[in-house]
Amino acid sequence: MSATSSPARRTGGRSAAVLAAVRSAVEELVQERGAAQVTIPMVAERAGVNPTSVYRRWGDAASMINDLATYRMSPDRPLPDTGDLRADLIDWAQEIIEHFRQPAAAAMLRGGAAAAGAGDSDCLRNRRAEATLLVERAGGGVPVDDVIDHVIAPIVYRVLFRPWSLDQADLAADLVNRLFAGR
Amino acid sequence: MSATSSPARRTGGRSAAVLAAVRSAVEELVQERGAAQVTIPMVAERAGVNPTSVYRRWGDAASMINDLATYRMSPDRPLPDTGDLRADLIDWAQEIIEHFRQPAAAAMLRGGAAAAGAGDSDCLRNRRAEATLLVERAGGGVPVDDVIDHVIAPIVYRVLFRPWSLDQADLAADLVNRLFAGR
DNA sequence: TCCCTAAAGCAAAGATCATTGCGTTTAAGT
DNA sequence: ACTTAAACGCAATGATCTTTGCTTTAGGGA
Repeated sequence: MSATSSPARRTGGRSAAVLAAVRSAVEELVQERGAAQVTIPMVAERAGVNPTSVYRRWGDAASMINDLATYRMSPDRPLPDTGDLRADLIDWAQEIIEHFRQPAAAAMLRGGAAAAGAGDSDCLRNRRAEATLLVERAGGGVPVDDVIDHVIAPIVYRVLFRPWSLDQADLAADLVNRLFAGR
Repeated sequence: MSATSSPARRTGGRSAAVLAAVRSAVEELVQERGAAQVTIPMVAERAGVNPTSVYRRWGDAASMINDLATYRMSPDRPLPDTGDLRADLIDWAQEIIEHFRQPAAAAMLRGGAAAAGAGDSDCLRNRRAEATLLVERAGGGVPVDDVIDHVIAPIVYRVLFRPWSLDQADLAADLVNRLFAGR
């Protein structure tokens, strides 16, 4: 027995196939029925996988959905950089709106909101970090908290409680412009 | 048989007792375990009520939580009426902030957010109705959607994701004042 | 290529949830 | 006070989810 014993996970081949099938199934079902109505036996059937495999890997439906939905909005994507803070914020807000118009993304946000009591949603922590970056790059001028309160918060509110209102034309611009009103 | 037959709902007495017991049980359990882990048999047991009664009245856990979250803040309470829209909105916002500083109220909001999924249920619809009333009484001047986006949404966001920031001094005034900036 | 074993599949048992029919209680109207 | 039926409680049933022991498959290092 060698001293360095690596457990030797098996992430390729069959395991990867199961993961892919489950991911597709979850996304479809979340979109069709809403995250709360998605069960593990349901996902397993659509994925053509044994329910036991899913139970063993994720434990319960909430963990599974949270895990699979997390990868969506990349933290490494390039941020808008036009040289104009207002334009950058509008582009950025628009990206976020588009993101949350995907039902799976909205479902994850709901899950994050429900679980936020203990551990908080890193998805939104990233948004705050991005806002900070945008603002600081422009040399300040708008408090980050104001961006959260008046751009992110309205979007999140709409995602959670009035998803249809995300389609409103010029939403991103309207929200951002209010930040600069009376300055 | 008289022509006008009123269905004669029975909202008092025993029904009211059941409602109160269920409400308390749901608030406790949502706070303890999170909305996703709350089931109807569980609620019924803690409320000392038969599960069937709960199933008959609400149908499923999500509807129940959403319903109870919606009506926690009395819809009959008097709204601020100083004659000045801005002052009224600040008072009103302050009330809402105080309300959601109660952990049980915050937990119910999380539950409402998690259960909202389908899109037909907005546990904050009463707040919207109140905003409409305040604004219309003052003869308009501020769109109701703006009140939602820039006063309610920031409060809700903070309740869900950054509860400690509800203690910020002058939060209500700051939010409302931005509504009137540049007008 | 040959082991070793992580991970998937299978099947049965147990737990929990959800529905339904029927009798009982009791609020509301006369 | 009497009547009516809305809402509740109970119990049995069916559906669905979850766990568990065992077997089979196949990834990865030697």
